[in-house]
This record gives sequence, C-alpha cells and structure tokens, in this order.
Amino acid sequence: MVSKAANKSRRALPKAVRKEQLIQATIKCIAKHGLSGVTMARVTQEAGLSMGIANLHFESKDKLLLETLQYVTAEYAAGQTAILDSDDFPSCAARIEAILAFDFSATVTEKNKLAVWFGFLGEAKSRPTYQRACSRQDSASEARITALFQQALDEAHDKHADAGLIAAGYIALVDGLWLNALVDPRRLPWEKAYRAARHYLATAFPKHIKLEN
Amino acid sequence: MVSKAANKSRRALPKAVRKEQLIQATIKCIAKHGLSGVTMARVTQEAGLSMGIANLHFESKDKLLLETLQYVTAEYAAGQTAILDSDDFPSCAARIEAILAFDFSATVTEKNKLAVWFGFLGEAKSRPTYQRACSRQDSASEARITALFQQALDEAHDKHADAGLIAAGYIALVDGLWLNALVDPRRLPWEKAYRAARHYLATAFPKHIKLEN
DNA sequence: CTCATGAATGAATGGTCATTCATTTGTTGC
DNA sequence: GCAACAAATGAATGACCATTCATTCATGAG
Repeated sequence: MVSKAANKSRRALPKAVRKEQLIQATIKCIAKHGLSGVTMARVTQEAGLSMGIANLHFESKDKLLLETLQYVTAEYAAGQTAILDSDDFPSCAARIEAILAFDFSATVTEKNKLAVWFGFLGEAKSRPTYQRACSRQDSASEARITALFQQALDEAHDKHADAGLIAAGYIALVDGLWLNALVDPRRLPWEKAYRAARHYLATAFPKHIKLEN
Repeated sequence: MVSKAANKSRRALPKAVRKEQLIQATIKCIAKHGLSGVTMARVTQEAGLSMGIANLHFESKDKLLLETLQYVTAEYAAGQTAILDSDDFPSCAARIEAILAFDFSATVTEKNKLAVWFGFLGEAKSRPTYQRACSRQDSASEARITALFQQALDEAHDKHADAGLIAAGYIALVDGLWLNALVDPRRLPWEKAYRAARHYLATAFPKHIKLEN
C-alpha cells in the first residue's frame, strides 16, 4: 500500500527469485521423495528457508505443486514451439531431426524433471487440475507435429501413410521411452532409447531421416 | 494353534476372499482418488468392512499397496507368459498378433488397472520396493519378446534390423499409448492407440503383420 | 447348550503435516 | 538516523490418518 512511484525494483526481484527458488526445491524433493513424499518442511529446508515461506509466496501446497508442474511443462512446450516456429530450418527433415534431438537433449531428459512429470501423470486421472496442466502435447501441439509429418510424407510422395497415426505413435513412443529409461536405465539406457526413437522416425520417413547418428 | 486335523476349509477360504476383496477395493480407490488419496478408511469402506480389517489381513498400509501392485503386475505377466509359452500358435506371426491383441484387450486396458500401474510408476523412482515390483517387463520377459521378434526377422531374411531395438521400442510404445489414452482418451482414443501399435509392428514385420485389422 | 477359537469391529491413540500469525529482520524513503 | 513497511521466521494449532486393542460376534466341537 505504499507509493510505488520511484519503484527501483529491488523489491520486485526478490519476489520472483523466491518463487523460482521454491519451485526448484520442489522439483528436487519430488525427484528425491516422490510426489507423495513432498512436505512443506522438506521443500523449505531444501531451499534453505523457513517453513512459512511457501505459504507466503504460493497460497497453499497445492498451488505450489501446480506451479511446479506448469514450470516444467512450460519449459518443454517453449522448446518445442521454438523449433516448430523457427524459420531457420532448411528442410522439414532438419526440423524433424531437431524435434528428435530436443526430445533426447540433456535439458529435457534430466532425471529430476522427468520425475516431476511422471509423478503428476500418475495422479492425473484422479485430479482434473493436473490433467489439464499435464498433457505434454495438447491437441494443438499434436496437430502441428502431424502437419510437419504430413509435409514430409508429401515430399516423399507417400500417399499411403497416415501422418496422424505416426504423430500419435511418436509422441507415445517418446513418453514410453522416457518412462522406461527413467525407471530402469539398466534395462533401457538413454542411448538405446534415443536409437529406438530415431529408428521409428527413420522407418516412417526413410527419405528424410537416416539411421546413423 | 488348534488341531487342523479335520480341516474342512471353511475358515481358510474367507481369509483369501477377504484379501482379494480388499485388493479390489484398493484398486478402485487408487483409480478414484489417486495413489496419494488412498486411506485405510476409504479402502475398508469401499470394501464394506471395518477400519481395522486391513491391518488384520495385511500387516500395514504399505504391504496392502504393495500386494495390490503385485496383483495387477502378476495378472499381466501371466497373460503374456501364457502366449509366449503356448504351443498352439501355428506361426510366429500369429504369436505376435496375440501379443498385440493381449496388450489392447479389455482386461489389460481396464482403466482401474492402468491407474494402479501408473500411480505406482510415478513413485517408483523414489521407492526401490515399487521399482522392483513395477517393471512391466523384467529383463527376462523383454529377452523373450526380443527372441520372438528375431525369429520373425529371420523368417523374413531380414539381416539388417535389430530385434532388441524393435522390442524395446514396442514395449515403450505400448506404455506410452496406454498412458496417453488413459490420461486423455479424447486426444488418443483406444482404437487409435491400437492402430498405432499395429502400425509399428506392421512396419517392422511387413511379411508377418498386415495393417488391416 | 456351552465353550473355545478366531474373525471382525470401531473408538481411542499418537504421529505427521499444512497452515497460521505474532514476532523479528532488513530495506526504503525521508 | 528513523519511521514505516514488506519479507521472513518458526512455534503453535488443528486436521487428518495409520495403527492398536479391548470388545463383540460367528462358528464348530463336544
């Protein structure tokens, strides 16, 4: 309620910093203890702050968790959209390559982030709020991937294949590979997961994606 | 501590029945409230029994949850093993068809069961006990699928493809399709999920699996 | 019918945890 | 410096929940 006239924004920053700090701590806690093992005490301790702080910046534990989910989700969506929007790709083959590389990049496949992701997915069916925030691919994004794949099929004069089916399959395959590699990396090492995804695309678009590298 | 001499098994049965009853109730509760929303009160009420009963038959909530997970897992494993063990399939094409049909059968894709499945998977990474009980495919089972796929490749004189990669991809694809169809069946209807999986196999084994039906 | 045994009940217990808020700490404008 | 204010603290509160156990109920043997 004080005058904001000469707001030199030294106050505004800390506020955003604290939220970020708490969200990062929440991500770590989910990875370490599972979604159900997250407590306010653990989160605030992980952040090196006091108990009450989370309720000060987020209204409740639920809101903190939801914002954490959205944080992770938004990060992925931004990266993917950047690729789909960019004008810098010389061919749609290059764009597809970029999507693949992105899906298996270190940022995206970071253990902690995937743990958040699948932690919420496990509860999504019984919590509508999560469900909405969860969809790695909303319909709009899936449609854009489908369009990209359709373009590749057109270039190859392939009139038989169904771009929608290939897109749905690719999205599901990536989810499944992430999940398997996360839960049991010995059975499915990340490198093998990557090759499986590449193999899928190479089979669907033989003229565009080659098996090697 | 009483003599079991003339055990007419009227006592033994109820005991197994109760456990089954409680496990079924737990499955429903997980589907309805999520793994974290399961309470002893809810489970026992769902079963139409009294609070204390679950601790009488299972030692603790944790054990009840674990046995519930194992129940669902064992059911799947039994079905899959039956197909892999059976001598009744005339060709390996038929066996692969059977695996596919099984993975999208009503029993396996039942919403409640998948909810249990993914509920635990979401916590698996932070709970070693779950992790072990979770692997839909242990290494042994994955090896058998790989062998089956290898046989199909051999029959087709395909010396280039990598059966292990195709198997890992298939397993992950099915997981991903289940997950996507469970969380958002409007975006990915079950029928489309099935077609995506069939498409994957038809591409990998064109001589064995046809696209239609 | 009566007793013995084990199954089932559900009120009471104790522990965990989100949330609150009176108090302290640090910062800004004057 | 010094108000004035926001940010931060953490002990206290109350809700929720797994687990216990004294008691009740059902069954089968004698």
